[in-house]
Amino acid sequence: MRPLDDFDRKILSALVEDASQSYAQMGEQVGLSAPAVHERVKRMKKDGVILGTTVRLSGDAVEKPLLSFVQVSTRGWGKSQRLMALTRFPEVEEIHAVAGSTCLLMKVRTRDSQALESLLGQLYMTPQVVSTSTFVVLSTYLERPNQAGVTESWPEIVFPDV
Amino acid sequence: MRPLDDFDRKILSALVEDASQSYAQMGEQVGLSAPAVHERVKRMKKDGVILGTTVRLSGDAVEKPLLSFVQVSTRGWGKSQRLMALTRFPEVEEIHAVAGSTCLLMKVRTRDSQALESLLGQLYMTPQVVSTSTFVVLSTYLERPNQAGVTESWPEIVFPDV
DNA sequence: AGTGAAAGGTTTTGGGG
DNA sequence: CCCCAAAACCTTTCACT
Repeated sequence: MRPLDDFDRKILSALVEDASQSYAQMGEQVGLSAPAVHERVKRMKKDGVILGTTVRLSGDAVEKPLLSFVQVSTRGWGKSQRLMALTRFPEVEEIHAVAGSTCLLMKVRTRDSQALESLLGQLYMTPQVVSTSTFVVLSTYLERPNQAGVTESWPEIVFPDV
Repeated sequence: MRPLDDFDRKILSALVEDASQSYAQMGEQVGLSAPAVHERVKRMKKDGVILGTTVRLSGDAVEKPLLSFVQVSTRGWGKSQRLMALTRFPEVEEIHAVAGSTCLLMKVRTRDSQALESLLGQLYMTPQVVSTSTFVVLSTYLERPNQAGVTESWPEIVFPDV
């Protein structure tokens, strides 16, 4: 598997921004012809760099406006079948094992607080779960697709005067 | 703006799963013709239900394998210019204001621990920041596109025996 | 609102540098 | 590995139900 070059990174940035644009458009942005862009995209899909294409939906429009992060303290470690069963709730978007204490961090998006409560209820039904601690999101300032800005490294940030 | 019906939700689920499939394919899945699917998709874009189309990238392949969540305690509240400047770091994927204590929650994806440290350094340079608390992700069990499974509500979960 | 057929554009393939 | 050009496919429009 070949490492990514500058063309690849520019193409990825363009795709993260808007995956519905044509190869010709992207080719113009990065300085390649449409078939050249196509070939690189095909290669990056084969190599597992590009996992797939999806749409971004508005949480409000989809009627799941309540976003929360749930820290879960567990007895033991690892993905038990019971914890992985949570995957089947569409409300659960992410599950990570994190360092800092014996715990999992989950990102969940629910219709309302009742739905969140049900989900927490399900959590406490699994015997490994010792306790949970929930952070309800009041407002989201930034939420962008994974790994946006593949191209840039560390931009100069000029802090405005206080 | 019309509320979503069952066809709409099925179309959204299909698009979240794979936005590169053709209208004809989706039409077959949901029981409509290609132009009918197209018209609904066009309407949902206009109404802001569908925000855009992106690709999902592998964090490893993109050379930012270190995912972390950072809790930030701040003095005061709201989006100051200085905090919003963090948006310009591509490493910062999400910034939320959360209830539970006076704090922000950020999701950041960096190349390595040095890059994470630099970012934390930047945080402490902004005068409103009182303290931070970082959770480094050891492994990700689930991370799916926003609002996956628009169609389903609460599936029956059968817990396997312990 | 949905369908079928046709026009316009994009993806995809192949020959050549 | 890239470009140009042609074939195949998809999106988009339109008349009709």
